[in-house]
Amino acid sequence: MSRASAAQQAASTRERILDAAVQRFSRRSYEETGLRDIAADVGVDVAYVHRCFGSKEKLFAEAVRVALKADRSFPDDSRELGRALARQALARDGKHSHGRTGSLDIVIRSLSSPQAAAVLREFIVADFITPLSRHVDQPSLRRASLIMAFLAGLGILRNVLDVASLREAGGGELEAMIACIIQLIIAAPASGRA
Amino acid sequence: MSRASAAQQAASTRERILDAAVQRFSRRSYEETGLRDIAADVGVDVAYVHRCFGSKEKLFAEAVRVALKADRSFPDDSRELGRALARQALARDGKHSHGRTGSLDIVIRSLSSPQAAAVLREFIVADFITPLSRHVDQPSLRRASLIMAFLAGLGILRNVLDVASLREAGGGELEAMIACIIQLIIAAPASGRA
DNA sequence: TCCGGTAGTCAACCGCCGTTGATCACGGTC
DNA sequence: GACCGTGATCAACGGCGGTTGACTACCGGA
Repeated sequence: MSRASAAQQAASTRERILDAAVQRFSRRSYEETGLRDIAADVGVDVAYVHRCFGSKEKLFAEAVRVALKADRSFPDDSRELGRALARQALARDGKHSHGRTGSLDIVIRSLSSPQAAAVLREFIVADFITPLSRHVDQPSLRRASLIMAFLAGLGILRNVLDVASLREAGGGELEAMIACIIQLIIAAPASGRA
Repeated sequence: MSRASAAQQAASTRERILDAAVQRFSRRSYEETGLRDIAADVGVDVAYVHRCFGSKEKLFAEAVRVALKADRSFPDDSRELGRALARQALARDGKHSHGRTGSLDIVIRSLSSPQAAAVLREFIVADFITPLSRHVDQPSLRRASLIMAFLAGLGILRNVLDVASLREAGGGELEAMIACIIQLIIAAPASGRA
């Protein structure tokens, strides 16, 4: 194996491990997910997984980063923000059983672990709340955090608890309502006076 | 020890174990919480905890039931709903270190377990969303679910992820803002048009 | 043909945790 | 005082899971 192709091979395997990790961590909690499971998915020994990423925690951190890399573009016009975020939040229903999981699933599944929580906080604040805060009127971390809270709760009630009344019945009514609420949060008076 | 007082003693110990379990499960996930920890809190042997409740899983189930027993009352005037819910949502800061945890914490911590998720959905829908839906204008399960989603997400970002910008800085500004947003959700047009 | 480096494996370690069965301590009963 | 039911303990088992270090297989280069 040439030097180049060896490195290429290693990179490829590493990526496949990372993919498997994202899938696993998205469906089960941090503690429930074993390195042996991930290794088995790829057809590799456990030790190699560990060797590649240093520790389970580091693998998890990287998996979170990868999983959340996809969708994070906010429209320039803040009046469109609600609709864009609502669409992102609901965009995972069709292929729920056999396809990729939603990018927020991994966040939701791994809330339980304090180590995971720390990683998640850093990431959510740095890569979601902060950028988002620059797209709302009256730029405010708190306002962005409240929007994030709404989206996170939505994801949990829908994807984890599977609450019936939050299933989209078709016609986009739910999406429209969510979009509307986000716009309301964006515009809510900072003083709290309604 | 008389038969009666022996039984009384056993019941008391059992209750203390249950209390400790609620506290533990509220702060850490199901997997992270060890029977040994709970036993140590009460000053009892691990084996006795197991003996009392049959298994860790059964203890957890009972702990969830106990933790969620706290009765929830909503104000009659729907204009006060936002403020009341906001107060409940934030009402656990002062005694964060040594006091009781919020009743929803155990819900949040145990989201990862699929068995727990089913129990939780039943409870949340029956004991929170449905009653709440009767207190909003234009009674609607969906609207109540969206409020619940906001509160759940808020709990997670605050209590689990500990996002700084959602910490109350004093003066009740956060509470006021949350109350305001809930009122906005209550009044948000069903069509989604803003 | 031998060397060296690197992808990937193997086997074992170690600590944690739920679970189990034997056992103790003690107070009421006869 | 002997017996016994019961609250509570003790020590150990068995398995799981992350981690570790030695080892193999393979390939390009000298």
